[in-house]
Amino acid sequence: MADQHELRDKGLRLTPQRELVLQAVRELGHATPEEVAEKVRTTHPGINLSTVYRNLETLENVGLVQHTHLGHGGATYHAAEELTHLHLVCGDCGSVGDAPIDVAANFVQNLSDDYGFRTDVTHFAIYGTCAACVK
Amino acid sequence: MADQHELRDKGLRLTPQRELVLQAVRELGHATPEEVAEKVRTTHPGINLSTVYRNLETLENVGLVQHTHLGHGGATYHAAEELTHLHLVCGDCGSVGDAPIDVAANFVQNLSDDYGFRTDVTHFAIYGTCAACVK
DNA sequence: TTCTAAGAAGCAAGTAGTTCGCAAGTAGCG
DNA sequence: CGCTACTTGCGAACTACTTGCTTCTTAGAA
Repeated sequence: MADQHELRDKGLRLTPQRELVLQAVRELGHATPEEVAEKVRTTHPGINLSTVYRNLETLENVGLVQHTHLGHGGATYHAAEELTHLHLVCGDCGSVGDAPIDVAANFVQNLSDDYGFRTDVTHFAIYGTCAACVK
Repeated sequence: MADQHELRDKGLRLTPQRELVLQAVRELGHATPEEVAEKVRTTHPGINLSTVYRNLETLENVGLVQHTHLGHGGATYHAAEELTHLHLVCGDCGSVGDAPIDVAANFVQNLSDDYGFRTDVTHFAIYGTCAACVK
């Protein structure tokens, strides 16, 4: 796996913790820092929570992961390459659905045309009521 | 002012604190619980933070105020009657701009048509880069 | 007007999530 | 191999809320 190059190329040191954090984010799809820590502990029990936080921040700075706000307090992290969908959070049942970015394309365009605002639709969840709960 | 009726009509008791919290939210436009508390303290110094939180929650339950997530941790409260715009948060400069709900109309329609998802666009901020920072 | 029960306020302690400071450890360059 | 800067671990500090409990107040009834 090219993780070594990936991290080194970004000017980061290659530490087991850092590799494991990145790997955990990729395997989990989306996860809170604590979920990442838990995952990492399966292979590296001693890892500290603050190490996880610091690495998530570092990895975010170099663009390998990104975080999204799903509400309920905690941020959720994703591998950058998976950030091709937005999140539909249901206020009733709390489920998180996905939708391709395309559905927001003309919304983004509107904001750009009318306000010069360049939107990152994936950063915040879209809140509402899911199909199941609407019934 | 008809605050008395407003609150009583919803089945709520009319307490000075409650009135002041509602008034503060209205005057501030959008504000965090702490900003509300600060505002209320200008006329009612002894008010407790937990009272503010409980009242915001109560007022939200009866539909007089609503909260929005602008990121950075804290929720922001609005008077319900002002919730006709969405929030454009700039990740660079941190400014919060407004845009009428209309710009999201067809986005909301898309989600409804394709996913049966009923969207509340005002609940989460829209994240991106504002016109000034794009330059 | 006075009584009283449900509700609300105040206070203090508790919790979750995240950050910080510092000493010890280690990757990577020469 | 050895040095230096970057990292880690760990505990304490912080921020943003939440909860439990006691006291006080509102609003309807007597």
